[in-house]
Amino acid sequence: MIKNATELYQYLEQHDLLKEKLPMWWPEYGNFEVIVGAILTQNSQWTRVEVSLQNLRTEEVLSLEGLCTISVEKLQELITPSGLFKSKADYIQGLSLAIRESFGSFETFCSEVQREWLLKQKGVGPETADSILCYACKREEMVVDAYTARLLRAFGYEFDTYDDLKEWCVSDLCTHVSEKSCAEVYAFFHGMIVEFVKANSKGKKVILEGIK
DNA sequence: GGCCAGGTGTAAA
DNA sequence: TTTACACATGGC
Repeated sequence: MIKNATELYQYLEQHDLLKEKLPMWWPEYGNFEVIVGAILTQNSQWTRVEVSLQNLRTEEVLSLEGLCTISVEKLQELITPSGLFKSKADYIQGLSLAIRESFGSFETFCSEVQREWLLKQKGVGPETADSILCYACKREEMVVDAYTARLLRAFGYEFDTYDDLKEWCVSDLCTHVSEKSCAEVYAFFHGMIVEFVKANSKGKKVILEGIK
């Protein structure tokens, strides 16, 4: 039985889930592109997000300045493959403009932004905010999601809110896993959870072997 | 053909 | 304060 986040981390670590995805699970770790990907992936599959990101790259607008100045109609067209494109186009451009307005550059944004600021931006909820902080800004911020909830449900845990789930995942982890920085531990942990659940699911059920 | 995907905003009860 | 629904595409 898994008693805490450290045990879950160590259990997942045995599976070498991310060895094909180093140095870090999220593509373009530490890059501005992560912000765009974090919004595009909302209720969408990552393979679809990659198509949209490639469209943006081809048009040379996958940058803070590019996304501030592109027409919203053109932006919608380029991100159509990821679904929910009207909302997401507004979110992406709105957030880009807000970053430019409040911080001036992606680098300043990364070093100064607070979670509360992100949560005030339209289209940025707790998961998107944490994804940006963790994978774009390399902060010590754990991301939890539907996969995390499903995995822990398979181990018998239920949580009412995003923050409750996150608190369980964070509580004891950083002090017990020391070969990486805390920021990397959180980033790695979330990545392992997603890859494990993807690889061990039948429908919405997570299949556990050798442990329960 | 229906369900689902690395959620969030909005409007009713 | 909680619940229900819309947003939209493509894979399975």
